[in-house]
Amino acid sequence: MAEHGYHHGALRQALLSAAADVIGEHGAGALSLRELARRAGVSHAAPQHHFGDKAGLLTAFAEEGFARLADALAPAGDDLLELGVAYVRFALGHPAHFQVMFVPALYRTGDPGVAAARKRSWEALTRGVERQRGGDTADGARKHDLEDAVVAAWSIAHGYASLCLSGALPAGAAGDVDRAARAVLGRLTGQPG
Amino acid sequence: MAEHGYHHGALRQALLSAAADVIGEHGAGALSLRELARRAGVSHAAPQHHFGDKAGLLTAFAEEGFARLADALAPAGDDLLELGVAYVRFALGHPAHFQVMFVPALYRTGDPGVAAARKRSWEALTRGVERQRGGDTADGARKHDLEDAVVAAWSIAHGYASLCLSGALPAGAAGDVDRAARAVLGRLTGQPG
DNA sequence: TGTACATCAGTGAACGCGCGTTCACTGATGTAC
DNA sequence: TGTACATCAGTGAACGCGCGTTCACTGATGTAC
Repeated sequence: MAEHGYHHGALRQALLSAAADVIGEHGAGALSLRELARRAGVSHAAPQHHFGDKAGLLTAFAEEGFARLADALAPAGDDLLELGVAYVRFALGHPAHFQVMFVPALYRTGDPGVAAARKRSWEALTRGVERQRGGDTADGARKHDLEDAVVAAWSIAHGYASLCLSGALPAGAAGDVDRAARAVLGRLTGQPG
Repeated sequence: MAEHGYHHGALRQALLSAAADVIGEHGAGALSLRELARRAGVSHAAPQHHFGDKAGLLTAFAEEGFARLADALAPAGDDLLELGVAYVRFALGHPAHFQVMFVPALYRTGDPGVAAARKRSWEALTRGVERQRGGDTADGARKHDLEDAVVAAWSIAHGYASLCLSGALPAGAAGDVDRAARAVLGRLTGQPG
């Protein structure tokens, strides 16, 4: 672990990490490649080498976000309430990623890596709803119904996370995130808060 | 209605309207006072006269958003499902406002006008939940419960709207917004989709 | 009806700044023989 | 073990640009008398 020779060694990851800091502090609009280079202690042209341009960096950042979200959802298995709680926990724990992931104007949403990671997340969510409803998806009408249920579950978790992050909620989830999230999400699944 | 003399006549409103266009097209990050001036056909220093600075403009923009949201919720009375549908309809109909309103970093959230308009919106939402639950708010535990219910309702409407706007949902609410919103929101209120 | 004056709304030139991007380059690393 | 060469990672100077903000200004409007 040489102390910063000519080669940084892990610049790509350092830049992504710096991006999380900057976006978390000042929002995605304030992000600049030069600032990231400064934080990584590297010349301002270095980021181009790894990401090509700004959109390239944010694309990699979004992909990282979706991948981490999928990882965060995995332990919840197919328990819908736990999936929701994990979703909220991810959003509050990775506000910068969460913020970028859902603003398509910021990055190349069609990027294969992004698409794959996003699909992984969606499938984790869907699995939970399917299990809760008995796994019956044969009938067309029920399938429609299933999709609505997935969207509803996703909506309430996504909305609660968004409102927390925007500071719109009076109390906020300052103290116990999991408990607060459970109380709200439980209204949808019918489980006790 | 003289055709643009030295005095524009309604520049303030024209700038806010241009802001809605720009933000809707390219996101809040792409907003610049100079671009707004250009669109309003006015010198680039003119916006300063009305808003002081960029944050001033966005503060006025957010206030306008909250005011319109409160207005949009009013006709729904205290029917929770209808409130949710109105909320979603507002978000999809005013994507730029909706986007700015919930990104505190963009404007002065403590501004009195903003605070008042935001309070009007919140109260409209709360009224619906109170009515649905019988208006009993005396008991402390129930009051807590009520707040959770308001947050849950707000979350699902907010989340569904956000996901629609971000293009994250497969089908999207392309066709019939109201019907799609009802199908999702109905899962929470227990009313038929 | 007319004149003087104050206020308001918008002008246009100028400033300094940080940005993204390009480019020829150089230091470091790895591989072939 | 040593040398030559290719590739990779980061440098630093330079470019042109759009931005926010300031400033003294001027045209238009309204009010007092």
